[in-house]
Amino acid sequence: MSEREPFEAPSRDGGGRDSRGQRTRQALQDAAFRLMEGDKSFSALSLREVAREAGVVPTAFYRHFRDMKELGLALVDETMRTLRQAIRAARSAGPVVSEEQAIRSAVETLARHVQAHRLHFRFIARELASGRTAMRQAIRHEVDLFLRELALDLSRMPALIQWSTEDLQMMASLIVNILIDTAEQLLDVPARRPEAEEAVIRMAEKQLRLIMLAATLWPQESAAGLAARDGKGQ
Amino acid sequence: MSEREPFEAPSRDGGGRDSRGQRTRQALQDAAFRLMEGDKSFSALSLREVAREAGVVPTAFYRHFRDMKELGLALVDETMRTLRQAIRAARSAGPVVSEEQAIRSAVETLARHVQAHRLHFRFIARELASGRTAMRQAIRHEVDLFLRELALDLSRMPALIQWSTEDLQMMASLIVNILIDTAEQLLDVPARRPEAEEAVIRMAEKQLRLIMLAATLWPQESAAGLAARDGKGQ
DNA sequence: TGTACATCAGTGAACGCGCGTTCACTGATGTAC
DNA sequence: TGTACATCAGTGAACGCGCGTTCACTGATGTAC
Repeated sequence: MSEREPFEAPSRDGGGRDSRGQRTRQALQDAAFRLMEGDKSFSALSLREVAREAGVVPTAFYRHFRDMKELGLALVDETMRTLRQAIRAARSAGPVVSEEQAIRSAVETLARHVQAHRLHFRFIARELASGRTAMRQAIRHEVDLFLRELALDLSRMPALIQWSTEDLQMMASLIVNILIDTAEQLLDVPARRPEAEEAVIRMAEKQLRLIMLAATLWPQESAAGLAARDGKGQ
Repeated sequence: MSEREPFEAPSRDGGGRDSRGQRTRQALQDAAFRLMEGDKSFSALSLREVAREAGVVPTAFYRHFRDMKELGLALVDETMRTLRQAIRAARSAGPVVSEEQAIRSAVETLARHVQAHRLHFRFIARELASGRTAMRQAIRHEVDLFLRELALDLSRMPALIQWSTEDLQMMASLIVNILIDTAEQLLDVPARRPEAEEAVIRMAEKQLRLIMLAATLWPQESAAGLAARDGKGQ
């Protein structure tokens, strides 16, 4: 027992200038992330387990969270901050001189963030599919926000400038799917296998290239297709 | 070890002609699925809970499964049978007279199977992202098999007949992603909202149409792109 | 700078509960003759 | 068809354990003067 750890600044910047309360609160959140490194999902964690890992007595937990559900929402909050940073970084990664460069820098940025915050991303990926409703909705909401931003970005591209809202959403959700799936695959890559990681990245880029290519043709098809919808085929 | 199961279809048709043992075994599996209808994931289920729901004393559980892990694998087995049926149905849904029809019947078949086996599909979706390693690998394996079959199907299409293996895999995984994501969205659609379901289906069809459209252009790009890879852009 | 005091964060004992697992048992099912 | 017996499936009591939560407590931190 008694791990305890005196504990220098538990993740932020400078020295130990967070109050004791803030430090313990963060220690509990960090402990939860650490405990989820293996197979365990959040719902499999116990309050006592988290407190123990944080080096604190179970009852101290209640000074910071009403119950595990509230801790869960705090974890969602924290990871969402990470996710927003990643998204902001991906959207503004230097001037976009070509579509090809945009694709590469987006995927590269994603990969970098996933590696730097593995535990956060793994948490999101798991809870998105299987978490309690409150958590899942919080994550879904964030993804939806991103989807809308992306649709807006797309609507400004020369090739897509005349697209319908529905088509833009369709395109955006296709892209987001690829990014989410890529993130999940990156999380599954065994720690020291850079060539496997490269393969995942290469495939993601290819997929994005393929659908951007399709985008240049789509409007005509969409316009002409309205009449010929049922008859035509390939 | 032991495997057991001589196994005449344990739930299929007729009356009570399964042996008592087979019936209880199936009752335990059914109980587990039922308990996962809400927010709960498999790892949150307790042995006693499952036995209780199945109308049996906790110790009877051990007559059929060594522990919960073994029950989990049995559930994977059962759902995989469902999944394979769905896939087989989707691949051979009548003669494919046009690409457009192929897309529609694939999506429609998927939707029908998801609705008919909600609990099975929800189980797969959750455990794929967050289950114990053994379960996740079993599911991943099945998805990989499907991926390979699909890549083979694609390689026979006139437009794709000259594609490289890597490109075919890329295309297949893009399609499988869309299907998985569509299945997940269908599971999230509130029970009595046919118009929301319609919207999900329409978007899936659009996405598939978009990438099939891209496929008709890709080879040229791919061949020409080898030389111009870094310079060109859009 | 020093003291008095209020607030805040962490402690440790205790509780009742559902859990997984063991065991010896009983009654039902199926088989041999 | 009837009886004897082996096997198999379900029972019920018991165990020790980790859990979430309560409570009165203590010591550390921050503030007023």
